[in-house]
Amino acid sequence: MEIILPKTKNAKEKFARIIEAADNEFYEHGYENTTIASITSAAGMAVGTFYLYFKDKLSLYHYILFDYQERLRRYIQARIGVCDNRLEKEKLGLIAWLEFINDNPRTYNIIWQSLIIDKKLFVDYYSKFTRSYERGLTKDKSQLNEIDFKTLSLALMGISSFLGLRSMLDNDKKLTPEEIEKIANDIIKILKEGLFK
Amino acid sequence: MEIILPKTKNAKEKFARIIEAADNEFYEHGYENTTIASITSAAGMAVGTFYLYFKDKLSLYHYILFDYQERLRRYIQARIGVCDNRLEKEKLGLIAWLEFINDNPRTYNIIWQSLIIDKKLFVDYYSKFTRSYERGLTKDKSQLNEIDFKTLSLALMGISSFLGLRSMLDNDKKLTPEEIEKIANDIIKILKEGLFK
DNA sequence: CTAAAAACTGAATAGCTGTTCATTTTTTTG
DNA sequence: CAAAAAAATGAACAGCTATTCAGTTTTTAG
Repeated sequence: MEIILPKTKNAKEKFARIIEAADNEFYEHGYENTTIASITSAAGMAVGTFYLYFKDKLSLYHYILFDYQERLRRYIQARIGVCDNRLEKEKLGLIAWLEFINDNPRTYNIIWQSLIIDKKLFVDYYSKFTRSYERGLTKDKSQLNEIDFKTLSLALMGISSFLGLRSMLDNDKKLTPEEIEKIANDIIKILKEGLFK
Repeated sequence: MEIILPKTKNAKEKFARIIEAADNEFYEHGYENTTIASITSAAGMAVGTFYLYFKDKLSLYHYILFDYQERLRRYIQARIGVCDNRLEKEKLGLIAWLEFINDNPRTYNIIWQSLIIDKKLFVDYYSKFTRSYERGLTKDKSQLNEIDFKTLSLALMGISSFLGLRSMLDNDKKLTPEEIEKIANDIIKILKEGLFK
């Protein structure tokens, strides 16, 4: 077991404070330059407290990474809701993703670090996502043109992922709801009619 | 000045050996876990030699990152060649990218580390790429549907980038030329006709 | 052949870090 | 309220690293 969950209310709060401080430190200085001392200091506790709940630094990162994945999955699922139309699903999914990135601009830093920290984590993370995407596409296959779903799921994830970078490439200026809508409409247009006149 | 280029033939070869060893170490252990000693040892020289040519570890990484970008740009440009048709350009560009990743599977590790090492490097890297992509799209705008080119360039880069991950997600099994052709055709189909029946 | 320039060396420096554990404090339970 | 369980502490340990620099070797140019 790599993580020991706290049992009392106070301890649960300290656990949460460790997560919060680590998320911040990992974003700000990167995994390797984040020390257990800097995390616990930012969280206002002694170094030893950390080891009550986490086996080591990697276990903490692992926990945070898959917590992001789970929160992201839930957020997007909730925004798509019940909807049969694949095109509409893609639009709502893309909007939800861009909103999530607006609210959690640290996401890229946290997730993409996994490639360096432990390639297996990165592969697990994206394998999980593509498999889930492929399953969703298969359900709607009657609406879709003949195309390999592994290719399609990666392509659609790529579109979302890189559009989410836009804010970062623009001095971290957040996208407005109108800009998000515009981006989603542009992408939907391509998925509907193609790119060319 | 961050880098001092060697003047003699022997020194040029040592310079190249440093780059080669560092590329390998950065991929294998990550930037932070790569020591100057491990680089110079792998390259078969003394620690001090490193500092003849590079101001510090960051300057070396910077050099390697933008060397990747330049080699990539040249490779893709050469494979597209002279070609007026935007659809054909996208197809050839995607094939070239997938070939480059096949030949340089370390690419993602090297490039995406920049986000953690120094966010400015990451932003520079992708800003340069999108600007160049946007310029290219603008030249062919008569062939394209009405759509924001910043959105489009990011989307197309996202598609390529994530399709290039396929090999990594599949135990680093290289794509065959036939698989590459199939992937490119699937994407071209979407760009031509859209995704839906 | 001989300065001068370029290339090369590696020990020394000064500082930092993940994890442990003996001890103390707080909370729970009956 | 007392004893047991849970939570919290932080000094100590053992090991690692980027960069410098004084001195040596090799190459170049006239």
